Amino acid sequence: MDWVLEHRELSKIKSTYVDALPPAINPATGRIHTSYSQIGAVTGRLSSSNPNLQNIPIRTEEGRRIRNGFIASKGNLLLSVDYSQIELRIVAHMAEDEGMLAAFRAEEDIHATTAGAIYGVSPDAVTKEMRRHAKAINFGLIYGMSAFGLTRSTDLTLAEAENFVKTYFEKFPGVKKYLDGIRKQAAQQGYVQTLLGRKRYFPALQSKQNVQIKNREEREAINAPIQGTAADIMKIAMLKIPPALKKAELSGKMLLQVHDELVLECPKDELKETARVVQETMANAYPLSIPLSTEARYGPSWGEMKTI
DNA sequence: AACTAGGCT
DNA sequence: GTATAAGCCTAGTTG
Repeated sequence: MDWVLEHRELSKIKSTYVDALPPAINPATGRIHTSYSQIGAVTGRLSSSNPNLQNIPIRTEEGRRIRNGFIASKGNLLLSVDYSQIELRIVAHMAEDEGMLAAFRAEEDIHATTAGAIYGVSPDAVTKEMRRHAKAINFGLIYGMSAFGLTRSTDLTLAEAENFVKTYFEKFPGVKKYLDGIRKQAAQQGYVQTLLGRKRYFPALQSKQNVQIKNREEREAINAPIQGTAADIMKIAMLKIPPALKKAELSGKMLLQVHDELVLECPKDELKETARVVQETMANAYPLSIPLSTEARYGPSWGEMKTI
């Protein structure tokens, strides 16, 4: 790696995590206690501060080592359960797109299925590159991305990206209709809603504002119901988990929430049952027309977790 | 205080 | 003609 970039990566890790986290340990509990804000994000997500424990590194090898410092207390294990593709599942549900719903019902690899549809090939003929492109469009979809935006995150030319987006919407017409409906609703009503009814307002869309601001608000209006519904569902799950654990006579405790992931601590001999209860509660927190699948991992620390 | 860079979902 | 991917928090620099 270029030494400037390497220096940036390491200095970020040192200043934000290595230097800052140890002094954040509360001497009375021996733990770091973050603050969660319920009004920290306009979409309904939680935010975390002092310190932020929702941005602990994982992407690079050096960064991941920070996670090894988050360890279970004696006799316990950390259990991490996250929703699989929750935002795309929410899109499939709200858009009622048959193709997307079928893919999730069959628990297919959604990016591979999308690639197969766009490139018109069978699932086993999907190449890495095809899947990478499909992943980029699925990801961009959630953020209201344009064809030009797709060229920023892929090696596609603008003409290829435009063609790609066009084909995508032909193959997933429900998604196209859904997005157009959201744009229309945001412009006419001045707000959009999550599945559970929480609103986010977009004043610029109803006034004469410059195109940049309107375009930005349009993207935000597309993202808000998706990200916001995921946040709603996670919050419901978080309310249900403590009583569910209690009813099952389990002593596990929720420690952290990282948007689509919950980290718990539980006795070693309760791991399997705790995972079962947590996964079940998360999956059924707010049933959609397709299952909400979860993945569970466990380990002695947040940095070294194995699939159950 | 404003800005940039960079960590996460 | 122009800009173009959502939501956060923290550290370091600049003025």
